[in-house]
Amino acid sequence: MVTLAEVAQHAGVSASTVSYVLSGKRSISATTRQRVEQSIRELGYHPNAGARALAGKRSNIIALMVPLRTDMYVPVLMEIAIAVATTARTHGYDVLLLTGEEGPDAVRRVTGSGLADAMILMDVELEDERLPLLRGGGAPGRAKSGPGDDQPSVLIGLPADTTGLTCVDLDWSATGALCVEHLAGLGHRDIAVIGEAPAVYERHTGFAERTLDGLRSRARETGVRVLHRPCEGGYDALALTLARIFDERPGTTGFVVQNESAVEPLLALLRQQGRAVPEDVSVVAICPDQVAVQASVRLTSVAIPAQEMGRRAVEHLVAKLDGRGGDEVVLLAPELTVRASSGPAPAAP
Amino acid sequence: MVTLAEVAQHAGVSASTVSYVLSGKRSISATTRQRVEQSIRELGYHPNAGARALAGKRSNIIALMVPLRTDMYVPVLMEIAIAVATTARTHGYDVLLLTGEEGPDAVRRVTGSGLADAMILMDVELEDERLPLLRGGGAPGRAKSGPGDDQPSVLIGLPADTTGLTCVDLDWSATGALCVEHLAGLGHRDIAVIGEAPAVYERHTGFAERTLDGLRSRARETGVRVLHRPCEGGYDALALTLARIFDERPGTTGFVVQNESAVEPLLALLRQQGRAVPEDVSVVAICPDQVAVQASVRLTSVAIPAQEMGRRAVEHLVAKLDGRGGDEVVLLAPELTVRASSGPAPAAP
DNA sequence: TTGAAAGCGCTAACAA
DNA sequence: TTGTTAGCGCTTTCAA
Repeated sequence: MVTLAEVAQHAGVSASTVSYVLSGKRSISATTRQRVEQSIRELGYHPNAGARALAGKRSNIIALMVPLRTDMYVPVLMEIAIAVATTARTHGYDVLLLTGEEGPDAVRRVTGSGLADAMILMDVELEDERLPLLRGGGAPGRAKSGPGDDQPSVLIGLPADTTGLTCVDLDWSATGALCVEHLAGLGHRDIAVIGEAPAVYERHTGFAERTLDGLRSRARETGVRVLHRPCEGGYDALALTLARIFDERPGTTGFVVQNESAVEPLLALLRQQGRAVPEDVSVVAICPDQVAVQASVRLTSVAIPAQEMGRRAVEHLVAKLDGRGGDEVVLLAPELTVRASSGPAPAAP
Repeated sequence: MVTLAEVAQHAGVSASTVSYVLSGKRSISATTRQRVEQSIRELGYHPNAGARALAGKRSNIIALMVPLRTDMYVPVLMEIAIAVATTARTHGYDVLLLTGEEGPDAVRRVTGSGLADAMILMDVELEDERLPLLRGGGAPGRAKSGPGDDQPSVLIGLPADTTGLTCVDLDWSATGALCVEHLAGLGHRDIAVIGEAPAVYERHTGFAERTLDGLRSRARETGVRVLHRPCEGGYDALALTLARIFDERPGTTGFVVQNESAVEPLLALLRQQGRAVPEDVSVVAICPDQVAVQASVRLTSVAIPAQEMGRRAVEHLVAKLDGRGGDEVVLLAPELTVRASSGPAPAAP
């Protein structure tokens, strides 16, 4: 293994000079810098991560906690994770992958050991046990144990109380509103919402409820009726749900789907029932663009900006670590893309 | 931050005693051990990762390289990654998430900096540029730079030349054979294989070709005809592929699908054409169980054992790090589960 | 613009 | 069974 001392000797300078060439924390004459860089290349030197962390008090590692079982669609999780990893690298950080399994202990372990300088949590629940450990000094009624004791962190998703936390998420409420707006604008008056599995709502995962809120309040404003039905994925579950919807509201002409595994079954069943999309019914999905594009009917959809979420999370975290920027809730504006699954409401019979 | 020295003082012992209590590398009297453990708990001590890595020459971190763009189905990747992370934790290791983006440089960086003790590579290509850096001493024509210089590693997937490498993978060839065997056993004589996108084959990613080999050789043995067609995912592409298949081999009664995004389109199109599954045609999929179960027809399938692959990879790596076990190719035996999509071939007209 | 030297917190000889 | 101590490789004062 090549050490800094060896590089220094090879270049005929002191160790500190090599260190400063690497960190850029003091000015170095062009000639020494070149000699040092030359030696680094020749010897194939890589600074030792442990020694760096020990002496520099920063590991240059960001911990990313991904949930084991989740309400999110797996490809979205993966895309976020990858965006986190690549963005982190552009800022000189590596990413440590933690699973939700360890729970709050993982937070303590990572914080206490200095393994990571900061952490990103995905799929936070409304009342998450890990949050007390992460809240900044702003939270009332909590004594800070000391400066530097709390781990800078960013959540992807919104808990119930965001005091003293930084969060990045899609603006789900605006997303819901946008879907209704689109359908209402096309003249639809009876809209059905096919949602996530009931368990998702019961667990009070924020995004599902927020979407619904947005959906309903815009529905009120536009004078549209909304019928919401949670739904497990798959054909059988959807067949039942769909039957109940048309039973209760035969005049339904618009669908909003927020459940990737219900998308294809919905299209298939509508087809089977002889309801043409978008002539008879319109469908708007809340899903990654890839799903919208690959469906049997190209779907009008609001995209889930996975990459953007990962990127923004890292950027906020890096800003915190650099002493810039503090707690903040970042809501990404939803964007609706019109494709082939939505059109004017059919004239009333 | 609590240090080992503080714990030692609090417990009234020396630093080394605390260290040995933690590592268990020498015998400690029950009473001192208890006092130390008590102090550790009271003070909330966590050993500093950097210092440990520096002094102990091991970071207790395993690097996991996941591909950016991949031929694998994303949920499978994710499942493997999570299995790697959880298994690693049970062995006292954390996982560093690297993306394929950096390529061989990431290997050098991690090796050189001592950031990780070992690495796991997913989705290796047949001729992968990272492999030369990972091959053990066994490879002829390559001088080892020195002992301990090569990173212990495990690949998930098989490259063309496995000399000096440890690999874990599903036995794709046996998987292909198993599919044919099942269909042949049911009396099918004309089988079509709907494969991955052409790009996958062109890139010579091992698994696709191996599956085909297994498929074909067993077909020869059982006197079955096999027609292979690569296929992009989605409805349009599949519609074309399917038309060409029935055009060329009107008597086709069995399908093997190795492409998650072709599964549902295939079922929909067959239905649309009035071909009943499994009465008129049988379908066997190579996909995760979840996909097989959630499809509109519960699919007879060979599972992709994602968790098992992740777990085994870590276990082999840990064995290597502990000086046990060397290079080895581990092929997991495929298992076929019969569900509702396969049945006896229809009597010839 | 550069060098010398004191740690960072831990592990592992070496001693007792 | 326990303590003492010399580093591990780097960062960062302090001095020149």
